[in-house]
Amino acid sequence: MQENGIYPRIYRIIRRIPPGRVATYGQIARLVGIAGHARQVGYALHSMPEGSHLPWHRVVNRNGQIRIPSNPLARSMQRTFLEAEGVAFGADECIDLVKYQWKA
DNA sequence: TGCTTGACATAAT
DNA sequence: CATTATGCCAAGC
Repeated sequence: MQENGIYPRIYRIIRRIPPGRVATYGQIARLVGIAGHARQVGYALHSMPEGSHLPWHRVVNRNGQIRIPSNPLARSMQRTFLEAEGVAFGADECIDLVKYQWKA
């Protein structure tokens, strides 16, 4: 079932992310089959449908940091969700990818 | 229809 | 080790 749109594909991969684990945009892009389009992954979440139960809060940048320029509210929410799942944050709000990065 | 921007990544300095 | 510069592709205007 190959969706012509890339967004649905990205959403599907993000749904595969287990709780208590985080994935980087680049990693997701690679799993989707669009290695190098890490930006589109973030773009997809920017255009994310509100009715979707998408664990977008498990998606962080390569630095294990939250990056949301247009949604400061979601930024706080993401940290809350991850902490609720057992993910520890550093002083700079950076997650220990060595321990929490999702391994497909 | 074409240019600009963008929830990133990687290499170079 | 931190910051800067460039590359990638799709969506928005």
